[in-house]
Amino acid sequence: MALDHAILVSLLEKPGSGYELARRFERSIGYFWTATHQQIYRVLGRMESDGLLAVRAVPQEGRPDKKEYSVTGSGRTALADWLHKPIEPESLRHDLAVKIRGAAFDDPAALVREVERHRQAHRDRLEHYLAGELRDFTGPEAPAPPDAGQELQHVVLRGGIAFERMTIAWLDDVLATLERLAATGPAH
Amino acid sequence: MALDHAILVSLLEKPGSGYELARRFERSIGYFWTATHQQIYRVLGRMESDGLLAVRAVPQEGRPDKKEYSVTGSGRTALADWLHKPIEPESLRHDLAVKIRGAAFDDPAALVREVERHRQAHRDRLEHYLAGELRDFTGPEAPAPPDAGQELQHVVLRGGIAFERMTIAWLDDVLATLERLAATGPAH
DNA sequence: TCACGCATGTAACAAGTTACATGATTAG
DNA sequence: CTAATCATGTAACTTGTTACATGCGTGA
Repeated sequence: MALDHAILVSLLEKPGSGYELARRFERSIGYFWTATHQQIYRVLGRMESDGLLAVRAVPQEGRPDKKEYSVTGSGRTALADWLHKPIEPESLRHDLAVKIRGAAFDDPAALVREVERHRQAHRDRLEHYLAGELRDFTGPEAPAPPDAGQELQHVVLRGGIAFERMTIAWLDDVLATLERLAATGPAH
Repeated sequence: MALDHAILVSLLEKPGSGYELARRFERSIGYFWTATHQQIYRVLGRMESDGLLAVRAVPQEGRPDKKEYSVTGSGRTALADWLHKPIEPESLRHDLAVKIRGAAFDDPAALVREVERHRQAHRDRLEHYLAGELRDFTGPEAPAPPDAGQELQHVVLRGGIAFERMTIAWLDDVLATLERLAATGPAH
């Protein structure tokens, strides 16, 4: 359901092809929603046949044509309808937490490397977000004054940054806990 | 995939029926994984026919029998295999963030109530988690000293608490941003 | 009597993942 | 020549959601 709306928002921000959308879902929009190109093409096709999107073939030099999608009036209405309808607050869904609780029935120490790997991945993502924030919002190249769209994109990015910082701190807590368990009560 | 493993962990912590599992997925396990009873019954059936779980009919007074599931040796092995295999770090998937970016194409002020509602839901969840922490881990009723399983459950709960606190702080940031936009540049 | 909690499920559908498949251009 | 990037898709499968369906006991 929300993939449709994420696509509408992204195409309102800037029209583009399925391929371009897939790449946006690896960065900006991907801060809070992920989707693969297979999923995107499928949904684009459906939304176009439902009249929410319009397509335009854009010829390119030396490259295959791309289909540039843009939002129709009816697409804009569909987005507005959704925006005015309340949604359920999110819950976490965290595989690693399942592993951590599962470690009680295995060797907790064996999980240290996995947790460290995740910590590093979140560190990398944080760096990436901070670089994007500097580039687009807080650096000298950033547009001043920002418009409403940019303010809103920025506050969403700050959410991503806060999430990564929180996760890194929590993983430090997890590592400390695992080390404490290894020191005081080694598994069988 | 991970629902299977979450069920294995939960049944290792304590055997139980599909109904009981569904309720655990609304509390403890639900801190980091959600599932409805329909999903759980379907997966329990599959796991049992795969030999990962064993069933035992438990007659009850005045109530329909319940099927108590427990983990078999082969289920334990399946869990251990998964624990030793690396998994991908999670990404956020946040509908509300889609709405916030979408507000640029609608009225940002109209989103204030929705964000406040989410903030309240996260406040409630935080209170609930903190009460659980006091009851099970830090209060006078808590077992001392805790065993490895309890330490691990506690660190996962601390993750849930950190997530809720971070989310509440971020939603405050979102509200401040929305109010700033309403004050300085009202949407047409 | 009516709602709620306990207890179990089926069916239909929507969403997400993984594997397969093609074909051009460009940079090394 | 090889790998990467651009560009688009199909097919099969697994997960997750929503709606429907049943039936007993207990407390208001």
